Amino acid sequence: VASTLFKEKGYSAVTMRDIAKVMGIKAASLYNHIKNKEEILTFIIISLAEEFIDGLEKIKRGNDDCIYKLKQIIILHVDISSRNTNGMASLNNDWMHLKDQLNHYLALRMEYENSFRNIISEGILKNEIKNINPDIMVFSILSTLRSLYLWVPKKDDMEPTLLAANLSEVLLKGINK
Amino acid sequence: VASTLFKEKGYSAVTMRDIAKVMGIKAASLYNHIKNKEEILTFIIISLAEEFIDGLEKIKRGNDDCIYKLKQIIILHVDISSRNTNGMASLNNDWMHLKDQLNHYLALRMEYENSFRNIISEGILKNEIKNINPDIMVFSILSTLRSLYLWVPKKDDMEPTLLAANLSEVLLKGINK
DNA sequence: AACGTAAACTAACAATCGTTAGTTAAAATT
DNA sequence: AATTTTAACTAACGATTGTTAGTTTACGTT
Repeated sequence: VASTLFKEKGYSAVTMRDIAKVMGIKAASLYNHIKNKEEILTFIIISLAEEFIDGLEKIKRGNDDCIYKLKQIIILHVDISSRNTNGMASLNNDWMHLKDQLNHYLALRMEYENSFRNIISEGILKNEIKNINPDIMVFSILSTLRSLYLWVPKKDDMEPTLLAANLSEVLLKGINK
Repeated sequence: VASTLFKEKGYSAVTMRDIAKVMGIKAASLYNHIKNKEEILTFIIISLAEEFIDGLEKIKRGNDDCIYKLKQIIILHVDISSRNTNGMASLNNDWMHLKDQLNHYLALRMEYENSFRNIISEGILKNEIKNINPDIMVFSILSTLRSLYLWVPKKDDMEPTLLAANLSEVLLKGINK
């Protein structure tokens, strides 16, 4: 319930009373289950961040070429985003309201982006990928993948497998005929 | 000042006292200049949204091929985002907190996305663009362009012209060699 | 020099915020 | 059947929220 409301209005605009009302209980009752509001946000964000880290770790270990690794990353994002459209909103937009775990989150994010960039850079060295500033390619692809949570719910008739395939085509080979 | 803080913490988490403190005045003094908090957000968002609409309108009127129009759209986003990195955060993340002008904003956004999709669809018909679901291409490109506000400040040494050129290459022709 | 206005100030308001304390009813365990 | 635990409740707290009222200060215009 919390992640649904966080997606609609953002963490700061959602009150404990809002969450409780949707659940059909009083706000005070929430504290039988959680320590405080921040704990809800922390759980949503950190568990998703770790899911991404774990997924990327497996992809890195594989002995595949870089283009194939990127395709697997795209599948990873489509998969996690499809199963967590609400939580992904907090991961993208509300991480700055973390307190205890803010540094942990920032470390995970930096680790993820560095691994992503390394795959691109390796692809350039191996002549699989164009020799353009890797930061631009990381930014471009990751921006699209990070926005999936907004888009997947509007296309829930589209199979995740097909979406990932189409996205791979567009992101890796472009739209120009 | 407001848009800077809105970018850092989001509209809801920024108080009138926060804004006033950075300005070196008291919160009550703000009301000599503005009607209320919402008016600040409305101004930031609507003026930016209209700048995008106007820019796209000019591009549509041109008698160019679709690929060239898309390149102009990329330049438009790089330009506006570079000059308004703070305001773009509100446009992307805080529009749901509009009240009076919420419907106006939603209408502008739908108009923009429809025009964007029409350019893509026309490109498919003219055989300039691959025959893939246009929604996916619109989503993919627009997601990257909408995230520029996060990325441009980190690369303020990079010239907007060069950034737009590199982005065009990546978004239109892909990264695969 | 007198006046009018723009823009700051202090003080306070009603509403709402996250959260705690203490209590009660139901459910699970002994 | 007795007891412990889980999870709801009411009531309230201190802090903070956006905003208003009334006042003071500085400055440009007459």
